[in-house]
Amino acid sequence: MSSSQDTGRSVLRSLNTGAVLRAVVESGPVSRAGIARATNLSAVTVGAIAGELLGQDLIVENGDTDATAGRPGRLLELNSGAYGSIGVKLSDRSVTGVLTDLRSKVLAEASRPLEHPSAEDFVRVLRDLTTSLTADAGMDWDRLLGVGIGLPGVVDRGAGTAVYSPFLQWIDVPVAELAETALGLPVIVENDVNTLALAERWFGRGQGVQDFLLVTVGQGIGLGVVLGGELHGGARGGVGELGHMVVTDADEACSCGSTGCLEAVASEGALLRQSEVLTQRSGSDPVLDMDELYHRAESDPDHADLVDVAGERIGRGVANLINVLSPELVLVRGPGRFEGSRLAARMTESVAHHTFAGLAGRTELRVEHLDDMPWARGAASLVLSELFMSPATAPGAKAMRSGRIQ
Amino acid sequence: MSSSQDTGRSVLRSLNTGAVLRAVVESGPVSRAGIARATNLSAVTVGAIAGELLGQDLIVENGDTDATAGRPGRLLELNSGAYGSIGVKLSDRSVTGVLTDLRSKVLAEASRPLEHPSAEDFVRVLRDLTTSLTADAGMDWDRLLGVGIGLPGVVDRGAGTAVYSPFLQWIDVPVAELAETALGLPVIVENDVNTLALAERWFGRGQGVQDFLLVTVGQGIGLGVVLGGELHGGARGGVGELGHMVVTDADEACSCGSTGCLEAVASEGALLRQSEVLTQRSGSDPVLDMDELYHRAESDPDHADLVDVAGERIGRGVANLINVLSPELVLVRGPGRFEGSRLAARMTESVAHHTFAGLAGRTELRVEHLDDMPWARGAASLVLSELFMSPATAPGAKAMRSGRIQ
DNA sequence: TCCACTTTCTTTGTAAGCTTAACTAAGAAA
DNA sequence: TTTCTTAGTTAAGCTTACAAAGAAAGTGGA
Repeated sequence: MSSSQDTGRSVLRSLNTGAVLRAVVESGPVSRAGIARATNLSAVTVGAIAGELLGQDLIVENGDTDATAGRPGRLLELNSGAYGSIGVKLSDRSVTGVLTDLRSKVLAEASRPLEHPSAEDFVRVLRDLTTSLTADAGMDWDRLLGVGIGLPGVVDRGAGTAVYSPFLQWIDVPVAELAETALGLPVIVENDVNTLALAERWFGRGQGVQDFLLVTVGQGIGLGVVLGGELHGGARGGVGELGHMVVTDADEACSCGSTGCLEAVASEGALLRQSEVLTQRSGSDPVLDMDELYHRAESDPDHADLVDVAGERIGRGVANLINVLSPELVLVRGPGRFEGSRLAARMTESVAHHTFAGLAGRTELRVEHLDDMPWARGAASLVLSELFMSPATAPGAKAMRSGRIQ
Repeated sequence: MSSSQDTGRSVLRSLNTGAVLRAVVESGPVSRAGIARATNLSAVTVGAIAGELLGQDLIVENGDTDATAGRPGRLLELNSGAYGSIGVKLSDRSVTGVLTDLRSKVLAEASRPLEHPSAEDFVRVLRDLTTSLTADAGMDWDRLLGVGIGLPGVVDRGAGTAVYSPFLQWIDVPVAELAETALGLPVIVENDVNTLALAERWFGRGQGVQDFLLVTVGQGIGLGVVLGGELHGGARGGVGELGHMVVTDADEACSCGSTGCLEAVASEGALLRQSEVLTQRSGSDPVLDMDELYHRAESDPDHADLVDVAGERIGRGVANLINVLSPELVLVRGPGRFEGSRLAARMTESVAHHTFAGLAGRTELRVEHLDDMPWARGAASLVLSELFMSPATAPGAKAMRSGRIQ
């Protein structure tokens, strides 16, 4: 793991090393011969690369294949505990961090309040959080591969900047640079929903799926797009504003300046506002949160309507995405109260109704639970993803992207 | 151009050959030294690859750089005329074909009626069309790189099949296989809008643009998606059903079985139907085509409304795409009557209104003219695109995709 | 017990491809 | 004519991959 900067090392080897590493990660414990079959590389090459990876402590030998005939193969598997990755989720009031192993298993977690969401404050808190996590997990500092940071808003991952984050009120903040100088570790910044999508791609429902979408439903409505196995970032990283898709003629003003956005007509905030109008008109008790709103919908037809309309609209948005991108899988994740709710049910119906017939049955829709921790865990997987995609450049240095193949 | 199948030849060389070829195509006439700078390859490698390409007749030397100092470089450029590509656009009543050179310049064009859109009939017509085009252009048959076929509907490019084409009433037809055996040439099948998008990417507005969308407005509403410089095909090729996006509460039934689709509320057909209701109600003369409808909208406020609403809705659809994918460029192409029409103007306004503020100014919107010929020309560029992306495998054989890097 | 058989992994030799360094080529300017 | 600068080529060395052959390590039958 020492000499990661040998520029002479060919990109070809790097690609093949990546392929071997991915085979180990994805095909569990596997023999060298098995890797050779999976990657189409020669046994010799696999042997050599496996030797390097063993030397780097990234993989370990662990037991043999039970051979029916012939010499049993020595099983190789990821040495999960050898290195760690730190993931940080930034919201407007707090910073949540985790330290994970190479398999994205959480080894330590912690949270800190963020009084003023200024970049300086954040970096200070980040430094504290990172040292604390490393101590908690009992991990050597130089075994850290890097830090992934997920934050809401438009993020330019290549430049490492927060381009525009309304929640944090950040505009063009060079987050990665600030954090790198403060920590002395490689830092990757990404939109928070994207980090979640990446975690799904490597360790969740998206494993082995080429094209999938992750939709997060909650305070806002977010979207992560994985196409061809890779996260789509878009021009300067501004992807996934599903909350500002328009699927109705209702022209409620949205905070973004447009009208009729999903976020303005079907987000949790929008539902609570709509409920307030209803309860004021009827003189009934006000509804304070979503749990209560779902409960009210069971008895009050007006509230039921309200939820139905919102579900139909969110479903339209999801169906629109399916019609346009035709992914294999759409994963809708929301807080506990969302899964199994009337809102989710209506949404599912609406998706089925509005999906183009020619594409029917081609896309799977899953509605699942979303805790808080995966956000930070997703950010940690940013670093792991870089490792698995281009191990030659990791750890220790920024990804070299010369474009040249040598 | 003879020995294209040496399996021993490393993929590495193939990648670099592609890079050199692309540099020649994209940077016009350029010296070896210029290519080396552009690709980051060494001068030696560029020299060797250039030698191979010269031997294959793919590029030629043509003049020198005007050197201010030092030895002038010998300019290399694509030998456009050396090889040809055939492109075919299939609609329900006719087959249009072109033969282009390597720069996508049309050398010959022809059209044939298609009485019964059966696969057998099509192959027969295709054979006739191909020989006729080749004769017209005075090109040697063995200088043909291949045939690209664009057809409406869901196409599985990898399998070479038309999965589902409502227009043609084709389901799971192995078009590529049928055509390959009939012609003895490599055949690539793709959705027609996608072929158009590919032509833009290589020879049109999309040159040098990483992420862009092509929206075609006409009888239907189509979409081609280019992300990261590559056409996005989606799961089994079903991408781009923008016509079936829902952006309104109007629940007009659509031919696809859903309700409220763009195609049902804002396509040319939908507008004419809506106009019919108006004229019948008011007893005025019926509107027969779009030209007349635009004209009527200038004097009749009801018709103006109708166009305005449709424009607003199409604009919503386009803005939705921008919010979700954040491309650098959205190219909207329609028939002559569309560009500069009231419909286009309203659409543009609507896009601006509904685009998420955080993404503003990041996406360029262009509305331009769309003839008939580009469809077939786009299909021809399918073949050229394969050449530029992986020249080692072309011409003569199906793309080898072992996944192994050697 | 021993020997054939199968499968895994390593060693050895060879070919391909890229890079650097040195060299030749070719024009402009002093 | 000499010097400078840029273009392109040749030579040498390094990395990497493959193929072939050997060594290792089991099973199973005679």
